[in-house]
Amino acid sequence: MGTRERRTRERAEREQRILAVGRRLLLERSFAGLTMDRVAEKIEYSKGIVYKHFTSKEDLICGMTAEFLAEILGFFRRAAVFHGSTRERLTAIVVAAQLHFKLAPDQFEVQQISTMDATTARASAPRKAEVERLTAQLLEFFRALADEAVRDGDLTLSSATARDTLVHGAWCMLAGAETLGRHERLRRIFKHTDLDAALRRNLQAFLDGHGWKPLSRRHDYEDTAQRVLREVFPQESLRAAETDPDARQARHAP
Amino acid sequence: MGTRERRTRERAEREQRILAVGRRLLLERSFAGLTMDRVAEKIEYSKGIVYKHFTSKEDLICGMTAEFLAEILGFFRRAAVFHGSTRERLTAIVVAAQLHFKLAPDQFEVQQISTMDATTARASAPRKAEVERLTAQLLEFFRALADEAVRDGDLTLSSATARDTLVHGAWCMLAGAETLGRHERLRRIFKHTDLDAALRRNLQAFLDGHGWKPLSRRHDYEDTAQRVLREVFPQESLRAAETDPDARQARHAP
DNA sequence: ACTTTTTGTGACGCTTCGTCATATGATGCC
DNA sequence: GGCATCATATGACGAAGCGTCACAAAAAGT
Repeated sequence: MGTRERRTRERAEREQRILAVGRRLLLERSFAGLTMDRVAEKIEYSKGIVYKHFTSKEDLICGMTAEFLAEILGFFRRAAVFHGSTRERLTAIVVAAQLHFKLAPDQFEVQQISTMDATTARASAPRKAEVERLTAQLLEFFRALADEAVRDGDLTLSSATARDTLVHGAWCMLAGAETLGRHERLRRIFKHTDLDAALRRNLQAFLDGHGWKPLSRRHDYEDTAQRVLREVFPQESLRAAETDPDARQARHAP
Repeated sequence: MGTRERRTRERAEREQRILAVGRRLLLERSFAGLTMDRVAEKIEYSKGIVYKHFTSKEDLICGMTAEFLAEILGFFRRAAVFHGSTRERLTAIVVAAQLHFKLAPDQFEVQQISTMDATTARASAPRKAEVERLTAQLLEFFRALADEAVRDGDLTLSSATARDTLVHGAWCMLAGAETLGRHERLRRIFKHTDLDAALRRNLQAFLDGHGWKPLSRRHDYEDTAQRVLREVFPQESLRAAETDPDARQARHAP
């Protein structure tokens, strides 16, 4: 009989609910407000059950991170089918990441917390492995595109490790801008700058510097970015625009 | 009589000791091991006194952040007197930041924690203001160099905001690489890459992309970086090399 | 109907934060 | 010196969260 399957399915569903509740708590009441007791209360089970799923609070955070990464991976997959040069497709991926960050504002804090060594240290091994696997998969998109660009002759690298140098740079810039660069303090200092547009512009400059063709003087990648939003993520980009009203504000001097 | 002055001086000294103890605890026992009771014990005062200096644990973290930023600022000031083009001086500043990160491994975690909104929210207003002031001062170095480059004709910007776009990009890349990019997980994924050299290389590519002259094809900025280490930070770079032995390992395939 | 296994509970011990009533000592005034 | 006043310092205490575990309830098996 299918009892066994039903059991595991119910278990998986409960795990999803825990993650969802955790996410909501984090968004509404911030890190300090996310407590295991509260999670237990919201899912209408006792605390012991929560601990059956996640061995510690850090493990839960880790689980939330994995969920986010999986979502981003989904966005990447959709962005990857965009037609165009390797560099256009790289742009599409970056736009996808940006979009996901905007749609999931809670991700900001989760990412922040989960990159702390102290957090990672207390998470369970399998969960940590999953996060690492997903991260590697995300980076694989960058690597594959770079390799393809080299094959096409659009990119020339000085040695085998230079590909990872490039990938690392792109990742740092993207992740750095979305986490550190989004912090309230920094935002105040850069209050006259549209940080989303800045990131895209800077990444293009970075790619130009590495000589990834066609260079941005030959192609309007901001146009590509807008096309990706319209063609690949029509609903999502609408939703993002609604959520974040000041993204609509023109930033020109009055 | 100088009683009053002695008092304030002793108070300031004690605050320094609290910060130093906090730093040591964080390094040795990581974030969870940093408790206010432990700090009190180590400075040989009661907990109430610690709370007279720092209104909360987060406030202490914030204070430690300010201390780090002040140190980096000192490094920047020293690096800024390096003779050369604006781009060489920018390189010098980046090298200074890299060096400081290497010399103060505890900074990694502090930075990480203090960029969380939850942390900032619980810190005292004056301390937060100081951190923001110092951050702005650090960024001012970048802005000033960019402005000077524009005046010299070494850099051409499309509009007034583009300068801050560039500065933001450089900052994200630097800070992103030193915090996110240093995480154990990422390091494993990029295990064959020298991340320090990668950051320097990527930043130069970024500057090339923005057309900051002289371009890296015209000048060996890795050489500039090494010169800065030798000429401006001779002792510090030696100390960094000792502390971090695997920085010496050549990363070429065997 | 009775045993075994799985699933679920929440009181409990422990740790930490941050406070506050109280103690201790310094300073000023007569 | 004796007394009042203020600053400085203490650590016991309440509150809150984490994670555990002995026990309870329910389900599966026989």
